[in-house]
Amino acid sequence: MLAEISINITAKALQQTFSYSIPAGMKVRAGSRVLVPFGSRKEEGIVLSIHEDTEAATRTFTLKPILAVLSDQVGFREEMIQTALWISQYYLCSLADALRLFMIEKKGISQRTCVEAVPDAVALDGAEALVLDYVSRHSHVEKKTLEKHFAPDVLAGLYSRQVLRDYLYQQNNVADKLETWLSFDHADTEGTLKRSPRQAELLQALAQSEPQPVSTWVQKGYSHDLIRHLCAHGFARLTEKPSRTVNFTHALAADTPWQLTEEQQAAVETIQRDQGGKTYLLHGVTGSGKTEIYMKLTADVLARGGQVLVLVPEIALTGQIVRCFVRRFGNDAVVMHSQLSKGERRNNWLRMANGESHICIGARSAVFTAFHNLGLIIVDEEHDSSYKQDDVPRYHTVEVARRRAAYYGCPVILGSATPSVGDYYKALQGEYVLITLRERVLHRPLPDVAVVDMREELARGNRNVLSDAMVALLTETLQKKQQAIILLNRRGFSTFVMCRKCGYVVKCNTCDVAMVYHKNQHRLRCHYCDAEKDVPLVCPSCGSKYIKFFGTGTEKVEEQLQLQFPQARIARLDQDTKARKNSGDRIIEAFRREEYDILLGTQMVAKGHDFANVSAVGILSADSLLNLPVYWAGERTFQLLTQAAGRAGRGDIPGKVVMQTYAPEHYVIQCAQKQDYQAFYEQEIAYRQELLYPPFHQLLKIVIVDENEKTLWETGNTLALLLQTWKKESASDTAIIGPFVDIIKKVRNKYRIVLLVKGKDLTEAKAFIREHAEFRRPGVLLDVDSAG
DNA sequence: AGCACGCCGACT
DNA sequence: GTCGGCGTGCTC
Repeated sequence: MLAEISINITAKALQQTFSYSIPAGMKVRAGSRVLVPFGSRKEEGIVLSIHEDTEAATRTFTLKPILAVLSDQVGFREEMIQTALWISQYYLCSLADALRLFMIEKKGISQRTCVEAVPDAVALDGAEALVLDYVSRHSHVEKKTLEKHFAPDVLAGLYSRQVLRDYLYQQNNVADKLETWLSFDHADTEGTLKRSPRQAELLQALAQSEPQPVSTWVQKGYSHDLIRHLCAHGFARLTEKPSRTVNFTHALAADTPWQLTEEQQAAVETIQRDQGGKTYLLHGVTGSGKTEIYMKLTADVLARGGQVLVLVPEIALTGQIVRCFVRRFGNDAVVMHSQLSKGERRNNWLRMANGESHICIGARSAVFTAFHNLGLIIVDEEHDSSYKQDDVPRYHTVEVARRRAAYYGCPVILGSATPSVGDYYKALQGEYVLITLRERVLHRPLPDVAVVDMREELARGNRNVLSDAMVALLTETLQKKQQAIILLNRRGFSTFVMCRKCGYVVKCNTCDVAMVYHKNQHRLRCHYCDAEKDVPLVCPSCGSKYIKFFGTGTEKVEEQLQLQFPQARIARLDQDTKARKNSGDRIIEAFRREEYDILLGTQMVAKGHDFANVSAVGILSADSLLNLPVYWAGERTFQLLTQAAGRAGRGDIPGKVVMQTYAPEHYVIQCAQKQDYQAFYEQEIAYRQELLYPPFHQLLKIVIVDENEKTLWETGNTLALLLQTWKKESASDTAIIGPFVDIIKKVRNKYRIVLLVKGKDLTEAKAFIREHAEFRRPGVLLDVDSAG
């Protein structure tokens, strides 16, 4: 039998699988992670399938055997291999890249240069003897560690006399963790242990209990030596077993399920009747109780012994939904978050793979967990942009989830107050089942949203970032001892530095973007490559001293607020404070405990959190995203505004929102003001249809990056020509647009151009791209279903 | 991706 | 002579 193997190396050029023979007696199955000889080296391979050798007669190469199986516990199920194959086809990435998504370690082996002593090595002096002693007492001594411990001249002497030599060691990163168990064999009928009372006592205890790991007996005070003696007599036996996993998640104080409303009950029943695994789009305004529906259905699946995957946006991992699930199902759930160590992640992965835990909660990457018996996938806030991975492979979590659910025949629930336009369209077309929740729990009213036209504000002479209405709302909120959230989509203090005399704008040295002034460190920073610069005192271009700060970021607003409301306690949450204070959780939690009055920040303040005492939300620049030259600008803005407004009035107090904008007549702003998804959707879908944007046409974005502007355009034109020729020959109605300069011309010293492929069905275009090596050149990035 | 192989220029 | 620059092509 032969094994068809994908080599786990991230080479774009290597789009091929390899056959290996399976040595007799080696336990290899489809999905195994194995060590194979590959050219002159050894690499990790993933067994895709096992098949008869039918081509022995015509083979032009000699088969090599698999060297070893790296792990019995960690590997791939058939379903995972099929999903990885689909990902590599659909998203135009290498199979190895797709397979790696399912791995916690990414590489099953790491190569390291180690040192060994030749047999019968002789040391010339004491220093050499120390080295040889060290090498003989440790296994696989790395060359680097040896160089750290010993003098270079001593080592050089040993090398030159060929007493020490290098070898390449493949360290197994996925080796099965084993544990030694102690079990009873037979009783001491002849009184051998008369003079060993402790051994007799242990044997007695063993006879009366189920087998247990040695470690538990050691904890009870029996030494390793004692246990070894008992086994030496043959009364007990030691056996190696795979290590047990532990559950890190513990249920908090139990809570009782809510009584479902009629509407919620109907939604639950619709999904309970699912046959064959459909996708359900659960559209419910904020506060309509989607979480209760998730939990009811989860409880159903658990009762049947199935598993549930709950996906939440990155930012919401410490949020309300996760807390609700842990409170109700804690000891049966694992939470996959970014703070976990590799070991904890592996532990949780194994618990799901073996069916020891039944709920997995996590962000985007949790969609690649192994399952035992998957019964339901829930994707909360399904519209969230963090579900689309923005580096290779650029998969979309919802698509992967649907793919995996299809193998298990289980339903997928996509929940959102502001569904993505594409998904809502699919629901209306009947591809998904649409379930709408119209009521808010306890009939809490939607917040009252006021739109402020900043042009009028300016005409009245208010040049402040905060409109009069915003100041009034904040004053009122602070007076009532309630809390406010303020959203501004720009961090830093000023967004650019410009010379008033000649118009020169300070740009990053390696990127084509204006640098942002950060007042805290009094430095200019590039938000694309994090480069820093001093603030120039005079204009670097014309020497004038009229070089000033323009634009407003969160830092400046923080300062303004503090000036205007000196008594208010203000917290700022953006990427800068998030990194500095060891993740934003602490800020969020402090705000929840009402240690702050105002929470000011970028879009991360708008998502997922539920604060009972927040009655006011201020949106400082509602149209900042709207002007981006991308088809989804309107959708993203509507979602952000609606989500932000939804933060107001979650408790018993009614919410008030002030939205500042320069485009109050824009349909996105108007619909967001009325919290009217339906009206927004109708306008947005009409616009998409007219301009043939998704979901009517698919979009494939090819980004080309190169340090050299000339070769960059050469590559771009070559690829465009290839596609144009293909289009002509295949008579496809696919549009090839570009190449044109990217929104940002240069990032980290690399110029960027874009080539767009747009068409009703890109299956054939993608097949063409897959077959041509030109599209696999370094610097060519393929983004399928691009969100940019 | 790595690594061997190979074909040219510089130099103990 | 031969050491080493990196272009090319192969890996079951």
